[in-house]
Amino acid sequence: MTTPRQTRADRRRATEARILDKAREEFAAKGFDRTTIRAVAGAAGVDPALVMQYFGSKRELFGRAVRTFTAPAPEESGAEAFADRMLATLGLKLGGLPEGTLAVMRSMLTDPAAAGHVRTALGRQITDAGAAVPASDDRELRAALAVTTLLGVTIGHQLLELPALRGASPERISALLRPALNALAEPAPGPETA
Amino acid sequence: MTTPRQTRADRRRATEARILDKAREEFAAKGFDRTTIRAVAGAAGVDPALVMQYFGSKRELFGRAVRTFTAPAPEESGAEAFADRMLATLGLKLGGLPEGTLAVMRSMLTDPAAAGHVRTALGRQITDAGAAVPASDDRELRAALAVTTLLGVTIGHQLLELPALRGASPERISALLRPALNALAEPAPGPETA
DNA sequence: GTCTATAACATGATAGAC
DNA sequence: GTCTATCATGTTATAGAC
Repeated sequence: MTTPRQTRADRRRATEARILDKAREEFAAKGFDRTTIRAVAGAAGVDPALVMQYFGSKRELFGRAVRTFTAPAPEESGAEAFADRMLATLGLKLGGLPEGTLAVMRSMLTDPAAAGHVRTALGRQITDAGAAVPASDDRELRAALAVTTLLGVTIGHQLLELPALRGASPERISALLRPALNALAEPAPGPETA
Repeated sequence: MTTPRQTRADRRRATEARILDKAREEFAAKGFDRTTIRAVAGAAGVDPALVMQYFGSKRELFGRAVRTFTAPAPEESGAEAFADRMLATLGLKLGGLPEGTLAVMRSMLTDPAAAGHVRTALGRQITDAGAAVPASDDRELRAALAVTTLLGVTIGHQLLELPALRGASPERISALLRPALNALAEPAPGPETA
């Protein structure tokens, strides 16, 4: 009675996790504005007031729900080629993109907070990618173009669902993109410098 | 008295144009959801009810406001190189993008109607670009990747305002992007086929 | 601790006075 | 023709019953 099995604040964490899960889905599908606390609560099978009780505000819920937005690239091999490094992340981008990432991406054009998240996340990706660009003083710009290229393809595929992209396998897309990314990374079109 | 100078239904068209102009700005800046009839009316200096009187609904206003969304590429020269063709449109994309286009782009991830507009517009761009890709059976896919590449760069520059891109001139961006687009267009990496 | 009821507010849209 | 006043709805957030 003083210390029951596991049903003290442990069950709370279970429902909290369920709410966060459904919120992530909803935010990913409809964006921040069109997602309602009511809908999230309904999907999670709880009362709307409970969601507020747990998270305080809709924005806080959003922030908590998209904190899957971390550590997508724990790469160690710094000697890898630039394009491979980029395309390694694209593979999982075209397949199962984390729902938290989807949620932030869908809201990034209309919600300033989401835009900020994406801006810093892409900034980090750009500096990481820039480290793999050979030399030159515009390595950051090259990296930024490579990252935004992948961003555009991901948006077209995942959010816009362009038929021309949906019909292609990730492998083919990667294969076609590799030379383009290499062209972005190579300052001089030397014939053989590998 | 029966036929005054020009102030019959001609002044109406003037205010209507002013409303459309302010609506376009507002939609471009905040997207469909966060744009209110009241704000548009306030910016145009008219009563909110008048906006409804003229356009019937918010969505109708949106549709009318973004009908600048036409004919961006009246190119005749079909013999032009693929990359040049693409980059010609990028020049004005990075500089002054039409506000109607901005409005649709900003809403495309959260508003299904806007997404539909963009999907068809990009589809048209893809088929147009595909006609300039040399041969191969995956020309449409290549064209789609080129178009989404430019889409990503445009989003990163114009909507997300990534520092790494804002600091670069359109000319440098174009120069760096050209080899990448060429790599997308060329099925075989032949040394000299021009 | 959980939920019912409701407050407080903003929105798109409508009806009717001027 | 133009605008004031209002409706109906949907939202986040709060207070209080169980």
